[in-house]
Amino acid sequence: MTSASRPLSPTQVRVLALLSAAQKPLSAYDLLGLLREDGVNAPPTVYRALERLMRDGLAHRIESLNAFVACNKPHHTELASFAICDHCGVVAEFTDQDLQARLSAVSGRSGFHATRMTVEIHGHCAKCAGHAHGHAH
Amino acid sequence: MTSASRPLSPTQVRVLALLSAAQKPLSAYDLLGLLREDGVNAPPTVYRALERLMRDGLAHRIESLNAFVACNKPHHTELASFAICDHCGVVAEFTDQDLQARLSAVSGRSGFHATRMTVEIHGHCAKCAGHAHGHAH
DNA sequence: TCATCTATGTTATATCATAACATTTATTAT
DNA sequence: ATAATAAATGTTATGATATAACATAGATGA
Repeated sequence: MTSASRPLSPTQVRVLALLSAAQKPLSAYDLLGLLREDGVNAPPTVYRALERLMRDGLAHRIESLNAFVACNKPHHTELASFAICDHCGVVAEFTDQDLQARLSAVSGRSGFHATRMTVEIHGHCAKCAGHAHGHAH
Repeated sequence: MTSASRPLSPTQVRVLALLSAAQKPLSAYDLLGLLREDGVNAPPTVYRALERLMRDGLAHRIESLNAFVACNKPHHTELASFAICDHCGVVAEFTDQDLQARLSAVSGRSGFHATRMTVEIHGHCAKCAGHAHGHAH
C-alpha cells in the first residue's frame, strides 16, 4: 500500500486555516504577518508550509499574483483553473474535465509531455461586472 | 482612424532582439545584464521596454517563470499559450482557437467576464522526454 | 539505540519589481 | 520655428518575493 503521509503540523494547519478563511489569495508575507502571533518569524517557515500544502493538493499557487489560495476541492486530481476578479480580488477555482485533456492533446502534438498546468483567467466577476476597470479595494 | 503608434525605440528594439535570439525565456535582470554594454544600468528601463513590447503584442511574460519571451506570432489576437520544458528550458508558444472560447465559456457560466488569460504547461519537450526529472542545464 | 525523515529555527542573501522625480527626445499643433 | 505634449529614459531608493545554508528538535521505524 502507499504509505500514509504524516499528518499536517500545527503550522501547516494554521496556514491552511488562514488561507481558507481569507476571501482572497494571500501572499507568503501576508501569511507571515498573520503567523507572527504564533511565533513564526521568518519566510522559510511559511514557504515550507505552503510547499507541503501544495504537495498534498490542499493549496494552490496563483502564479500571476504570486499568492496562494486554499483548494476548494481537496484531493481531486484534475487540473485546477482559476478565475480572478481584478476588481474585488476574489478567486474562483473551477475544473473543466475536457480542458486538461485538450491542453495535453494540443501541447502533445509536438511530442511534449505535460506534468503541470497553470490556467489563470483575469477579468471581472459577476458582482463587479459594470466596473470596467478598477482594482481591488 | 486609429492613430498609428510610435516606432519602437532603440532600447525596445534591442530588448526584442535579445528575446528573439534567446532560446529560453529571459528574466528582466538577464536582459539588464545584456544591456549594460548599451549603457542601460537600471531595472526600470528594462521593465518599461518590456511593458511596451507586451502592450504591442511583441513579447509575453511567462508568469510561472517571472521571465519573458518574444512572441512567435506578432499581432495575433488569440490567446497565447505556452509549453515550457522543465528540463532544457525551451518554451513553445502555441495557439488553439477553441481554447480561449472554451475558457471564456466555462469561466463565464458564473457571470465572469474574462479580459486576460494565462495558460502555461510545464513538462518535457520531445527532445527531453525520457529524462523524467532534471532541471535545465 | 541508531538512523532517518520531516519540520522548524535562524541568518543572510538572492531575485524580482516599482515609486518618485528629473531629464531628454520626438511629435504635433500653432 | 516654437511651444505644448507625449513617450522614453536616467537615477536613486526601496519594496516585495523567494531561497541558500546550516543548526536543532521531534517522530518514526529498523
